[in-house]
Amino acid sequence: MKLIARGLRSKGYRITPQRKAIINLLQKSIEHLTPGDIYERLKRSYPSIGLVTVYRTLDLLGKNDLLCEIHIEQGCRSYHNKRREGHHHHLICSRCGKVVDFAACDLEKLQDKLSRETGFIIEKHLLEFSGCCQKCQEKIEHEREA
Amino acid sequence: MKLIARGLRSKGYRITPQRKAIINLLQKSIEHLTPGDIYERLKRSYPSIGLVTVYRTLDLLGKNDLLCEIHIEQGCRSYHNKRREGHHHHLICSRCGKVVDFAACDLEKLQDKLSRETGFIIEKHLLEFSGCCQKCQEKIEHEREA
DNA sequence: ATATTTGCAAAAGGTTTGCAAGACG
DNA sequence: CGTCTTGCAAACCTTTTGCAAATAT
Repeated sequence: MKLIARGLRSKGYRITPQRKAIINLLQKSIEHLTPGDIYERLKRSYPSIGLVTVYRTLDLLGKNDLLCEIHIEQGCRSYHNKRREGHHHHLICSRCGKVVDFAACDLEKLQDKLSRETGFIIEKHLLEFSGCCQKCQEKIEHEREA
Repeated sequence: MKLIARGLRSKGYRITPQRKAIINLLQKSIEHLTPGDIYERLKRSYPSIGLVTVYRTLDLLGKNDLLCEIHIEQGCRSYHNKRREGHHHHLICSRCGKVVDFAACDLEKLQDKLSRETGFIIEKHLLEFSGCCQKCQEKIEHEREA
């Protein structure tokens, strides 16, 4: 709390009761929370808080690297042709959206270690690389020259 | 195309021009496409197609493991308190949402290999494990006994 | 004192559902 | 033919925006 508040203040943002409440809730939550979750929970003890404030606070904290974003399945809908059977992952160009498949991921050791240390039964993993593909690199180069 | 159509037919689903068009578009696309993208592109050559059909077809293909889902940043909003500075990842319980941080990811070798083979400049990666945490395993055990 | 922040209302997106008409097999 | 599938319209849910009032510093 102190740390995050300091982080905000140092960048000229104000510490409001709403922001404190949101930060406190995130601090004490074991689970990840959507904006709607946060709003619902805070309303119990803070009925006047607005959902819009929750959205704006999360954006602010996120942009200032003061919280973690979790990728949940719902809501991330983009699709690609399946070109390969079995286990594989994707490398995606963040500029043009090009998708390259790759199979090797070799996360078994890490997965076993995590499972042992946490007691989780691990069912799946999400692994994606993103960056800039060769064509887009060339385009950027040409744009710079022009 | 043939393969996917066969996959659908074998499960008793019908091959319609709309489904063909969606599958064809995905087949020839290098980039990943959202439902909206697909709708926009198909409308040019197939003005009567409906966005609802696109959604339903993608659901159908997805449930039958006939395409790949790509995780994009927008739309996956769930948040968690930042408990650790620097590079780390998350292990998430798909039942209760509990989040555990871990630091080791050791993907540099894989990343270098991919970069070399594809010409991509890789800027970041997304790695998440999910499964069932210890408490939820116990709950499931108790539910079974009851 | 004043620039930031809040909450409301409304707009804007994206996704889902009910239903009658149409089409695949 | 019968059943599955489509497209429309409307409902739904989530997220964003404009603006006046409230508030942190």
